[in-house]
Amino acid sequence: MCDEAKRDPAERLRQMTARLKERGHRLTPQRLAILRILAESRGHPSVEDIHKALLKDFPTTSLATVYKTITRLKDENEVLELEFSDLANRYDGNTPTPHPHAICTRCGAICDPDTPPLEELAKLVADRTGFRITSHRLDFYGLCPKCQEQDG
Amino acid sequence: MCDEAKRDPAERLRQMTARLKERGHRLTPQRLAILRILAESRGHPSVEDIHKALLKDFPTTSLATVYKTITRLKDENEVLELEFSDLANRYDGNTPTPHPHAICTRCGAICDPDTPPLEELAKLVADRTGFRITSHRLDFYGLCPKCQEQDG
DNA sequence: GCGTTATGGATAATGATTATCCTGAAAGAA
DNA sequence: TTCTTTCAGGATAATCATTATCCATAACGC
Ligand SMILES: [Mn+2]
Ligand SMILES: [Mn+2]
Ligand SMILES: [Zn+2]
Ligand SMILES: [Zn+2]
Repeated sequence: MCDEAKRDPAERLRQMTARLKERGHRLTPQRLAILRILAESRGHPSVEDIHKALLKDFPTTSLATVYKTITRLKDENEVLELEFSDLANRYDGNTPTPHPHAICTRCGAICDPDTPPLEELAKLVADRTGFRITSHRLDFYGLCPKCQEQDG
Repeated sequence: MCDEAKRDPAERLRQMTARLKERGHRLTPQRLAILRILAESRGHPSVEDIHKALLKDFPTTSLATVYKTITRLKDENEVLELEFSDLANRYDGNTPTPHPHAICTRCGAICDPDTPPLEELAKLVADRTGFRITSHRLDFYGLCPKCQEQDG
């Protein structure tokens, strides 16, 4: 259903740990576990999702620790945040650069469709508005295949 | 700086009032005032913005009334909501169908750049993901012209 | 190992949005 | 106009994801 190509969780984990280390962040067991969860997950987990998965290996981990680590990763541009005002934010640790998403409005599934890049359009908008554009967000909302089935 | 063409606040106000009326909503003075503010504003106001403007004519209006009216307008597809998790949502009452936005990450300015439509891309994503796509959102983030000046 | 200091855990605070409750106004009928 | 019904407004409490705070402790360079 969604783009699963070019995924290499182990390599991505190495990348993230190396970058955090070289920028002076400490590599605690909790932090490593969170990085692993992010590298291995493909569903754009929420902080709560990450926390739940984390409790299996580290039963005493605080939710605050997950929030703090996510903030860290955002600052280092190692995770992409998808903001929502009415439900929990979601995170992509595999591809931290902006890219389009297909989002199910019923079950909350989020996936990464393979699409042509938006750089040209961004340039066009920059020219017409005078903005110095540094980032973007493109979401497509609708029903995922599973939720369509349930409708009959 | 942004697209100001084809704006006709008076006509848009007529549209909105007519549609609310024919769908059985009562046209109270407060509601009409909120519709007027939305039709005339071009900066994508927040609920608080609308409320502040409203207080000039209706000094006793509750913030809850603005929230309720916005919810109503969303249900009737007469306003487009731009969600943010870390700051107040913003609203476009002029063009309630999805369209791209340029958003200043420093001062919060939001404007409507004139861009080619995304229907083709939406269709492409629908084909590749199996989603039944009903809506979308495209934001470009960066610094608006004014905020660029302040940097020197 | 030691000392320094960032980090984890627990919990309180924040703030936009929503829910609740009751009074009063809008709209339609007579 | 008056009456009646139901919807909407005002005030305020509740919600809930996210941040802030505080202190004990673990990480890492030496
Ligand atoms: Mn993604
Ligand atoms: Mn707009
Ligand atoms: Zn779904
Ligand atoms: Zn600006």
